[in-house]
Amino acid sequence: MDMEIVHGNGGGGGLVVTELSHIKELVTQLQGHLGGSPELCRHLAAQISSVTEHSITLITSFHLDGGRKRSAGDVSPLSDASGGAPFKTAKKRKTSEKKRHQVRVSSPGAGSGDNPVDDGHSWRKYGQKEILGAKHPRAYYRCTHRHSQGCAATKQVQRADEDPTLIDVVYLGEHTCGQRAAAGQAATTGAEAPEHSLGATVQSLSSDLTVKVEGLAVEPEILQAWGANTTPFYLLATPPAGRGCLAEEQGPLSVPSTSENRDVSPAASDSNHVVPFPAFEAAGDLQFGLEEVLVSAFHECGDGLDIDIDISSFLV
DNA sequence: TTGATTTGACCGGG
DNA sequence: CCCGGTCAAATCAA
Repeated sequence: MDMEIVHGNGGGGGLVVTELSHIKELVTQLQGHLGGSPELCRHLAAQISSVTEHSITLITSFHLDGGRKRSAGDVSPLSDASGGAPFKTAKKRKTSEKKRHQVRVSSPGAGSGDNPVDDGHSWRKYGQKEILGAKHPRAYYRCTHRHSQGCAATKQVQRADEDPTLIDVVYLGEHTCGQRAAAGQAATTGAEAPEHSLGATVQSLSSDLTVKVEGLAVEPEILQAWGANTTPFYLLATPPAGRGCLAEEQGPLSVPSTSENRDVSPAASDSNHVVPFPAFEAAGDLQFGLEEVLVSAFHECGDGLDIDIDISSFLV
């Protein structure tokens, strides 16, 4: 289980390297447009700023986190990916450096045929295939901003065999386009986002009442503690003014540590914990930049709602 | 006309 | 060779 902690392009460090590469690419783009559209330049600059800020957050979190909960043998987070020598800890998946995140949602059913789930990002369909033993074809989407911003995010959508009203969505890679820039801005009020906070964009997937946590990089005993009597996680949401069902004065919201919230059942699976979340009746999908921490929060507030999430309890 | 979708071709890994 | 993922030309839609 713990190998999940440092698999693949490892922790915050590898991600930061990835983001830095992205920043470099953006700068190159910006240079190419210096004489051109000021609008585009502004956009690129904003994006560079956003990604940079995110990287800083990652580094901060990683260091706060790293002193305690990281497994040994962790290389300096900032040098791991560049230095060659990858973790041998990673047992499987040498291919596909991309992060994979699968979600099953119930189809909107009403109206608009099989219009794929609106998850707050703009996707462009680029293919569809019949899959071997599957009853329904698989559709392939990439981020609309692939060419304009080099965003490599991708997703696959396929109806479940058993129940065609269910749709499996597999997200691959991360969005590097400027879609979550608004989160930081929205939280401008007063103190910046809490120390252990990461921005994310809510993706409206269904009106499920659950928050899903996958691939947590915590020691088993921590999970035990969560299951026992601690709040599984602490979620601070600061929605932009005038958006969504969370009134501004309500934010930040947190998960009340009521009994229902402790229904974590660590035994369910080692990488997939579904927690009832009465405070948030909503659908959405939140992906943390930290590779090993991936949270899906379902939220019915609306599409593309940007929020900040306090993950301090993750970092214990 | 531009931008998205459709759909068969193409291609690489197993 | 087969399968799954992507490309790209044709087509559709705003």
